[in-house]
Amino acid sequence: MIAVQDRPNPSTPAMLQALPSWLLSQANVRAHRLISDAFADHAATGHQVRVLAALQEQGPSSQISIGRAAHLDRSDVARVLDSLAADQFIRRRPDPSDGRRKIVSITTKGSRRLRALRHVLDAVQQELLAPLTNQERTDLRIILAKLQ
Amino acid sequence: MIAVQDRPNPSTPAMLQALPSWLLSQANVRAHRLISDAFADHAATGHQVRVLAALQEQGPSSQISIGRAAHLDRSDVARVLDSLAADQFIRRRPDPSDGRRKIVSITTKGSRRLRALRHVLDAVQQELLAPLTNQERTDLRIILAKLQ
DNA sequence: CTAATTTCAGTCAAACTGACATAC
DNA sequence: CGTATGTCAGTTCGACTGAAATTA
Repeated sequence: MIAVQDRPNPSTPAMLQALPSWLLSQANVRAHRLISDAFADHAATGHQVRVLAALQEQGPSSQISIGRAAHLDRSDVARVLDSLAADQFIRRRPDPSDGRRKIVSITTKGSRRLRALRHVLDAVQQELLAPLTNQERTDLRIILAKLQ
Repeated sequence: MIAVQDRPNPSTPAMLQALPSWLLSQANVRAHRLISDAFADHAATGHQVRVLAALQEQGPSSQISIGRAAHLDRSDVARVLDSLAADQFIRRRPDPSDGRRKIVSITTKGSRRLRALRHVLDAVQQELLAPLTNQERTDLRIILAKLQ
């Protein structure tokens, strides 16, 4: 005898399924799981990639500028740079023209690191988008870009 | 004189922009910001809504069943239920037919709470989707559903 | 015995806040 | 003076882990 609702497949509440924000968060959960599984082997985090990518593309930068590019708070930038510096992926030098700033550069080792992680990320994208047609992949890009 | 890359608009690295997972996470960041701003006035969290919605739709349930419906780990279910019980939004009773289980029910007060939070969420969806056409909103739903 | 359910005490990543020292 | 930068300590939310206690 079953007194309470506890039958086989309690499905996701319709109220949640109707919310775009819910669908977004659940798709993001899946993406995040794929990424952190893939990054586990490399002891990497999303923050690290974002900072390395910013440095690679815009060259030596102040921390505040890294934060703007990588969408990170400056306190998080400081923390991530500490971890990246410990592995010599980046270098911090005082800015001679502004005593408040530090000039952060990516090292050769850091560039190699970024390249490796980008390959990991590319593989994850394939897995993530597997259920979609090419048209849907294109649509998804366009729509998500509009939501930023 | 500007010695380092630190000009006006350090834009998001192209490498990140090319990653669907990045676009997904940033869109989700925006959605999450809108929601937590809106929920701040109500001292509510996403976990609470998810549990209340599951209880509302499937009726009295074991905690494990709530976890399946709300996509929550059972440890998180226990924690969220503690907070919901403190405000009498839910009630926990032992299951007479299975000593391991508790039967959780939503209270009248909890149903009112859920209704209020759903209105908040509906308003957030409008704000979130504002940049999209109707066709894009439809496409987004379909595509995100496929990514679950 | 094993398996299922709940609870507890954590970890971890990510986004964020407030305060401080320093330098512009 | 006020503002910008970097640093530090801490919070919050969300996803998750491991272990204990109880009971089926």
